[in-house]
Amino acid sequence: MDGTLRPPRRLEPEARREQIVAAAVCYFAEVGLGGTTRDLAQRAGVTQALLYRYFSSKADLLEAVFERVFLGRLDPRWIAEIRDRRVPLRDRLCRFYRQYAAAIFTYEWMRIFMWAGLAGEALNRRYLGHVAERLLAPLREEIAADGSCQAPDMEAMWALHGGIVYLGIRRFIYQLPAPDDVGPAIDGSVNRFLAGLAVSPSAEASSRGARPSAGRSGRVPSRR
Amino acid sequence: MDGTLRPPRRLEPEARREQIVAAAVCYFAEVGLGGTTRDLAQRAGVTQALLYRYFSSKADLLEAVFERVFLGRLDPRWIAEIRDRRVPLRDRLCRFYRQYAAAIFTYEWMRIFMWAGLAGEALNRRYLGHVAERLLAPLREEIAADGSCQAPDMEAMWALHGGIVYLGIRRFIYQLPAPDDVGPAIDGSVNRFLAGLAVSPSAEASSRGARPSAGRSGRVPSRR
DNA sequence: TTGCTTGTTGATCATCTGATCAACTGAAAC
DNA sequence: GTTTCAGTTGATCAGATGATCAACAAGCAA
Repeated sequence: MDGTLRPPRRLEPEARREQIVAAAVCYFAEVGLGGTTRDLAQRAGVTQALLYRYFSSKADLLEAVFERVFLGRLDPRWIAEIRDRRVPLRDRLCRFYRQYAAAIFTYEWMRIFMWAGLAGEALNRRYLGHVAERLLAPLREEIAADGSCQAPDMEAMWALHGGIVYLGIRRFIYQLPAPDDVGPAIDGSVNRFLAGLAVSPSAEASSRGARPSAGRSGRVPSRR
Repeated sequence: MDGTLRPPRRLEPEARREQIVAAAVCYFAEVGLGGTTRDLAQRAGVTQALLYRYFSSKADLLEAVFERVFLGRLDPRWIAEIRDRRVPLRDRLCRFYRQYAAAIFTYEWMRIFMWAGLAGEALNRRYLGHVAERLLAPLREEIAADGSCQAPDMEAMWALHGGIVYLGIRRFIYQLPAPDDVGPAIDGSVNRFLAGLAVSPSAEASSRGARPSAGRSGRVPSRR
């Protein structure tokens, strides 16, 4: 007799829907939003027709995938912690970016976000607008309020953000070797960023000539 | 009489192939590598069947697109300029990244590179390996050789690189507003980066407590 | 004009893809 | 056991897609 218990053919609608969405997140992350319903069904272990009992169309299914992947990724507590001036600024920055990275540095999030971005989904712009207003702007204000730093402009904040997010892009989009533990790299970026904004920097902080200036900076004299 | 001169129906093979590749670069950048040969043909102003006179398959056509977009984008003179120690380090960095940005911050390059990366093309990994070995590593060596800086590790170089490249990602992938002239933002990133690596940084460079350390950095004490 | 070469086209094929539907089936209710 | 309801399936449709091919036509030589 066969001891292996096969999954029951009939499932609660809740459970079946869950199973399909979970498989869809994984599948579309891998092959892109152009993946076929047939391949997805096979991977989910159901027939293709069944998908249309739970979702009215492929677009509807993708909607559920987006919701699953993006909804609730931005923890509102982060904002409170960013603002908590009892904690040293540096620690707040490092802590926030470690948490942020832990939230979005997954195969599914990174890739679906990028596929959706290329496809022109409005969702991405909404999300990044949110990041700018609710996360980067507060971070910037906190840095500006800290006496030890020159106030960075938003472009500087995006540069810090991009340098960190690029870790996830290297790993999950380009599939290049990247640190397993991104913590040290994040701390390094934050440390360099703050040190780069430090007030009254020593004149010879970098090589001779140009003075270090935060953010907007002057033109670099073209060579010769 | 109709003064408008229509394009001749018959073209030199060279010219026709050129016309198709040019249209293909633009088309696939927009819709992704899954775009159809019919839509492409319509956009190029030729029939779909004609594509197969110039390319044996869609994959073959995509090969030509990749070649067109990626080949020769990395100017070998950059390496010489990076190494030219007669020029101040800061100027070399700014100059290089301005040139690099001018080379790759185009709708076509950015998007095709990202589509190809998501699709798992080996091409991307080759290209970025090249960037790491021929560009970032020399930059790192030059910074290390400059007396005014602590030597950054490769992760720090990737963070600088990512912060700058993310400008192009914001603009061409996510289609968010971004500076038209990326020059100042690049100078700002370079300036902050170098200042962040400056030797013997003042102890209160950033907020109280942790010492600024370049690159690998220590753990951040978790709150409470 | 005639004939040849070759760039170009419309039609067509086999397959794939999103979507639909009648029929089947397992489990709970009676 | 029988009935009933709802989850599931195989078959199928219409349109899209990569690829092919015989036929057409523009330029050139004789």
